[in-house]
Amino acid sequence: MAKYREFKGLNLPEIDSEILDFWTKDQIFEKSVTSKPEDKTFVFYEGPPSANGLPGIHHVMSRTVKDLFCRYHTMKGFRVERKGGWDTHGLPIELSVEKELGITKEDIGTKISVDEYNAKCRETVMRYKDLWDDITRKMGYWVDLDNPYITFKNDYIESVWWILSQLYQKDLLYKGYTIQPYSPAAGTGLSSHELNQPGCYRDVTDTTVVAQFKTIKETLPAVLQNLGEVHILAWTTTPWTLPSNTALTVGPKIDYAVVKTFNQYTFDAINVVLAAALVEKQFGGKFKKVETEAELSNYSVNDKTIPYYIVTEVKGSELLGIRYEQLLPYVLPYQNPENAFRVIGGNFVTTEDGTGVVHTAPTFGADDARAAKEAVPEVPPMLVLDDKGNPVPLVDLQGKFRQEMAELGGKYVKNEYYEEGKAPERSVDVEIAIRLKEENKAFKVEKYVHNYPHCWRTDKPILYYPLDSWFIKATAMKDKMVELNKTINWKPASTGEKRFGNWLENLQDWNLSRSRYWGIPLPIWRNADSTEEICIDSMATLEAEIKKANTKLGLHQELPKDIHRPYIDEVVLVSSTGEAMRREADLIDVWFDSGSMPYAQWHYPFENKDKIDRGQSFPADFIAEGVDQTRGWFYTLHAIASMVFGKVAFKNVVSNGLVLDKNGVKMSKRLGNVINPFDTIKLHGADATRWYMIANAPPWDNLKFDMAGVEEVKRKTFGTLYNTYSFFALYANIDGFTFEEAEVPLAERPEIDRWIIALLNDLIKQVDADFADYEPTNAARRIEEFIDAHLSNWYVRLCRRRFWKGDYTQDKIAAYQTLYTCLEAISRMMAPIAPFFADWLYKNLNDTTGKQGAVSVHLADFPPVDASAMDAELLERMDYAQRISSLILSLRKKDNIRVRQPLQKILLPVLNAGFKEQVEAVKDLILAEVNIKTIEYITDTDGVIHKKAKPNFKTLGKKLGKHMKAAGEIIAALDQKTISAIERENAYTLEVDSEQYELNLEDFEIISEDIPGWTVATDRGITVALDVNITDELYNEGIARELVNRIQNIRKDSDFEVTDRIIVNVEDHEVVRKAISSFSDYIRNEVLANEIRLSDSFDGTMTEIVEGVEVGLSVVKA
RNA sequence: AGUCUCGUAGCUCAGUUGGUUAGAGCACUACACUGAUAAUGUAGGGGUCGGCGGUUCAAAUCCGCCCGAGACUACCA
Repeated sequence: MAKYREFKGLNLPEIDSEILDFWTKDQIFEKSVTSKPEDKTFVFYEGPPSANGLPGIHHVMSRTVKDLFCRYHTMKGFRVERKGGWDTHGLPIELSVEKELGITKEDIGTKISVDEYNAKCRETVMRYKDLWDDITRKMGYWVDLDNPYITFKNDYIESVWWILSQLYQKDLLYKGYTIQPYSPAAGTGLSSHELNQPGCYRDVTDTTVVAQFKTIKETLPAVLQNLGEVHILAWTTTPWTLPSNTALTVGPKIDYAVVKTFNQYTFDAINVVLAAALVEKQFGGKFKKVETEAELSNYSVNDKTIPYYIVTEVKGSELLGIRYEQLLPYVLPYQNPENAFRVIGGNFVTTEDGTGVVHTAPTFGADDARAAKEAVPEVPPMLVLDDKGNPVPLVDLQGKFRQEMAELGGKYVKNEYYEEGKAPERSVDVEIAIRLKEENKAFKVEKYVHNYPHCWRTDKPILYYPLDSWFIKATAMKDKMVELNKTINWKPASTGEKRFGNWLENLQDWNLSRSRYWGIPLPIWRNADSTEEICIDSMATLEAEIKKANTKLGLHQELPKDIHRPYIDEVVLVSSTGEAMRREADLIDVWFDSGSMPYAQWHYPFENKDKIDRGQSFPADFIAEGVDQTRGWFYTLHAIASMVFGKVAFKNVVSNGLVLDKNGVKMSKRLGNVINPFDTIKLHGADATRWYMIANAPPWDNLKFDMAGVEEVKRKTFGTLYNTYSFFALYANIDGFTFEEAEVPLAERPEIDRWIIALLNDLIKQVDADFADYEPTNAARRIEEFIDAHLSNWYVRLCRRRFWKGDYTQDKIAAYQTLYTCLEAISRMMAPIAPFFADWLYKNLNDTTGKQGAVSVHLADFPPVDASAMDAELLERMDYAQRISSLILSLRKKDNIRVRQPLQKILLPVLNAGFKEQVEAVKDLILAEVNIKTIEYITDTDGVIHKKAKPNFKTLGKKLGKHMKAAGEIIAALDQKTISAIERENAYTLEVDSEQYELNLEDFEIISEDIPGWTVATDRGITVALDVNITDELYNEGIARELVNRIQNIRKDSDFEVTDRIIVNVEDHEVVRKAISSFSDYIRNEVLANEIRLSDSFDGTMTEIVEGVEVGLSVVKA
């Protein structure tokens, strides 16, 4: 006969490896996909990790989230393909290669060739693939590791090119300037990643200037017309950018003051405009405020203080459109100079420091460039044409002023850029400051300490500099993206609505260019003067273009085998006029790689067209990654899908939080607080780790990872469930229960069976809804609660004797069936979160009974809800039973009466109709659980209940408003008669503060907290009183129970089989003699004794029965 | 600096559309229970619900400001 497996103890890691072998051998993962219908798919995208770094515990977190919803939907009958993937390009890989080889970017092309460098990157990028594959298997993450997409493969790149070409054709790709951090000393742009290296931001002392911009009178608003010359003040920490000034930006809502005073360098009378809030700050030191304009005329040049007078105030919005004379008129912008030198608005302007007016040089400031661009008409940046006719800023790539700058031409804009000892005494900042002072254009010149970024390689200050870049015109598609985002189900919702929504609202064009080596090359070729360009959309097109160029230019080029740099750079194409076209040297942003994965993973549109066009694999039903991907992968997926296909890329997205250490500190190697996922899983098992992560906090909250929590999960949830199974297996094996019998109809099973089955179905329904709603934490917590509080500590505890007592009757079969059903349903419900243990439990049950067709829980269906088994009243009365029992135990404790001592009765006040019937139905359970003989119900007609009325704040609050407080006191003081009357008539007239209110029963909560003369206990409307009188008979029965307990302990200690019959020898004693004579049958029955012998002679160990009574007791096998 | 998230017992977390005395588990103490138990029950200690102000009869809950932790974006005159 088939037996259930029995174990010595719970060993989760052992279960992991056993089940892992089973999955591999029987190809369970493959079957879980292929056994589902092809036309019912649940589409999942794997966000590709980089195998260049080691897997950490946070990867276990995000992958648990991914895995569990995929498993859940598999069990709901969907086909869930999970193609793995690897992110292989990008700066971190380049940096790690450079570190390893001990080189810098400057060495590329000299010490090492580009192809050697790229070969090294390609080699490095998969360095930890084996470790990743290992953790993937060990944590139970089901993903196809055999056919992953890899972003450096030609096929993948070809798809990316195709997507880019689609954007190109939609006119969403353009080349333009952007202001980027740039290191003139190193001759390279810097990424924000590089800028965030420690030590890059340093305090430096710079010469700062508050410059006076002279306005053109005709353009001033009326209030400023009759003052004479008016200057606007603007502050800068980089005076070298002043020649490039083309606008002044004010805050439209900011108040500006017009101040009459004298220039401290030229002593000229001036009118200046600055933010009202900053007047005192700017007019500190030698300035002194005066209250009348007349006082100004007293000023003479030799005075120690300079008077100033506030003439009036205007809003920033009134200043818009004012024109001013160019401050340092070396050159004019080559484009639309008539639109330069005017006041524009910007919401980034603050009154924290400076003058509340921002000197705007669009060529050297990102904010400046944006404000200038958004102004209508657009403010031109200060660009001039070089000798080739290309627009360039006034500072060249070495960081020197161009020759157009006359006396400043050829000088570095920062003294730090000169070679050691070559720097001039006066920096250009100082030279400019002096000139402005002389020309009545400087209001104030000061040294100022501020934080400024430095290049991490050259240690010199960086410039913000306009660099050529390719952009995707994402702003053109903003509305579409916003609209589509509203259809996406974000978990948590706030990430989608707020964080992602705000990001879309403030969308900038996507800067695609990266001046690097290891990445997807931009597939755009241009002729020398950029009048013609081509965007390649496939290998076939490239090959055709190569052939065309070969013919026209007489070359012998071939399609490169590897389309990375440097090979792709060597390809020369030909323009319509027969000119050579060369590739734009940039690579594309790696984020574009990963955002293209829905299509590129299938080599779309060159293969697998249906996957996208017919929606078999697009859009995704579900994706999940860390919340840090909001502006990363989530955005790039969304942007590309919106722009190229006009669709969302994903319908549901879970963004999980970070995994911190147990103190809430970010894990880092430096702090040594990193949790090693391999060690954790090896020690505690994958399931305990997964369960802990899911149950402890919702995935989107940060998780403070505490190993003690994993241990608790192991002990409490898995330990309890294991014990419940062990208990089942032990007795089912004895009785030979293999679920061969027909199911006992629910109606014929006892109350408690119907209860646990009703509760189980309730649980299934809720857990199913939780999973469907992407709320795994609720699901896990419900399952835990069921296993521990209900199944183990109520059902099994109360039913124990049904399993080991008596013959193999229908009641016993019902008990086995009920427990089996619960265990099996739990295994299926928990399978998404705890895939190993669930399968182990499922197989232990199903391999013996063969009830289910599926050999693995992961091939089985999620348990269906049996609506006919659900019963709200039943759940309510069992809740009563649990609470009443708990109250009785509490009363026993108060009087120090052991549970083994039977008591006669409890009193239970009946307050509402139906309560008595409900309790009657579970009466036997209560009485057995707390060892009481009877329940006596009392009603208020008995006159022993003391009722109390409490206000129902919810209903009364609305009616009474501010009289609530007074009413509460009145209601609490209502007497018995009045309360009875309210109950009888369902009406009461309350008079409070001389106002009358008609109330009904609903407005009160009537409870009975007291039964005069009895000790009572109360819990949420239920009150219990306990009769603590112990009669002789009750006493004897108590002794009998004590004897049973001692004998059972001896059996257990002697390692008797649970079925062994015994003979008991008890030393004679008055107390035990009485008990045995009255309860002999009971005792023998309980302990499986053929005989109980009382003898005067001492026999066996001395055993205390009750306090003060000690007798000799021995037990032998019959 | 901006945007967003979080802040409840020593620790991890619940806390419904605002409603009476803010809960659970872990840990600690005592007692009890156990023929499944690394389990469980009962009782106890432990809270200015981050702070201040506001709305309201009533605020952990709604609003404003501030403090702290974290993430992302940016780094600016």
